[in-house]
Amino acid sequence: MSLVTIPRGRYGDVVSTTNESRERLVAAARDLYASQGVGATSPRQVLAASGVGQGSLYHHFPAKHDLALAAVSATVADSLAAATGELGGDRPALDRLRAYLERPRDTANGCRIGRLTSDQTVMSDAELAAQVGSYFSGLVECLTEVFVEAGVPDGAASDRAYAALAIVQGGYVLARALADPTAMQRAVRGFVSMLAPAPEETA
Amino acid sequence: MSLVTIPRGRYGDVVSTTNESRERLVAAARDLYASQGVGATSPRQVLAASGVGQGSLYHHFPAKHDLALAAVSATVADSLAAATGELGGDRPALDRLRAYLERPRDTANGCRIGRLTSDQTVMSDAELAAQVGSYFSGLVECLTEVFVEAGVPDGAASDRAYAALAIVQGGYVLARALADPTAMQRAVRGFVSMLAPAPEETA
DNA sequence: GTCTATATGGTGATAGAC
DNA sequence: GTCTATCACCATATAGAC
Repeated sequence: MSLVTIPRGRYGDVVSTTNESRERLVAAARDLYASQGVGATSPRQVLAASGVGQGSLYHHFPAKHDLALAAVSATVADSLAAATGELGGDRPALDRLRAYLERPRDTANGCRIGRLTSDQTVMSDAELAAQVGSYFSGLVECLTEVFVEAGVPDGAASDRAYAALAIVQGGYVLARALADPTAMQRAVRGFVSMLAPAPEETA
Repeated sequence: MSLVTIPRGRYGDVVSTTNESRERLVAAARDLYASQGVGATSPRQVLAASGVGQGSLYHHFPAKHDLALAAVSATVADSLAAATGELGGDRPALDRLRAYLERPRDTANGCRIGRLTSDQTVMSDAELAAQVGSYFSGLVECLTEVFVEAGVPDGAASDRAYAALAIVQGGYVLARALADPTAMQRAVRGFVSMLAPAPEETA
């Protein structure tokens, strides 16, 4: 976060136009979006959090839409890469699935991407809505593959992928609504317990 | 929606102070909240939709919080009553559960109450957040009872109740994100197919 | 590319007549 | 109880100097 002045090239050409301001604006926006959503985040807040001036914001991002698209796209790309990485690999498919579902999640603010489905500013913008959609369609595809690998017939595998995703997204909603982080764990446990033929039904 | 003037009592006393303005404000707010959330709904919109004047709004509801509390409380009460009614009854517990899960839902705007968990204005207000919480804790209680009736051991019944609720809430998120109403049905189908020992696994 | 004004219009609320 | 008029403030930019 240090404010180093960027050295320019010898002949005046911009050598590594790091666009520090731009990156800091996007980083600040991503954080604020995660905790407040897009619509509730004002340019002022982004400016204050990033420490850059007003002119810089409107230089890099002509309108709020442009900043939002940059920030949301980056978050979608990161999250999707992390999830698909986690769901791929060499271990048995059901192990990977369980690991994904049971991974600890910060439920304090809900899913960074899932919560955007309730954000008017996002859903009424075709490009932003498409980003949100691409995240979930990517996950559906990946999870369907996992269920197929686990031996579930093709038709049912897709349904179970939707169900698994819904468990996580619904888990966020319940945890937030009940102000109880364990709600996510309970939902996941309830689902996972139905996956296997149950060794012994907790008699 | 007709604008009938209310007849007053013979002696000037207000007979059935229907508070038409108040009721119309709450009804308009409920509709707008359902489609845009609370934070994104302005007094102007409520006034325009209800047809009453600005003074009336601030007479009945000194601040935005008061209108929101009235509207959200009413929606929570209605939805909870409908759901518990649906989940109670004489049919076999699993039938009632399936009927609840498979009931057609309007996914266009997400869950009227669940979506409020992403609404900054709601979640940062203790009273509003408590309303949202009471809806879900009521449903958890009701669904747990259903699973117990269905023969699931006490400990596991609670987890499955959370899972069932998560399926519905997550189904709304997926349907919105993917702009595909069938996403909810797929998630529910995936979950329901795991409830029974599966007569024949769609071979 | 970055900054400091400045502008427009809506939000949330108040004042005071009827 | 209901209305119209008005207000201070902030969101979302734009202008133009440096």
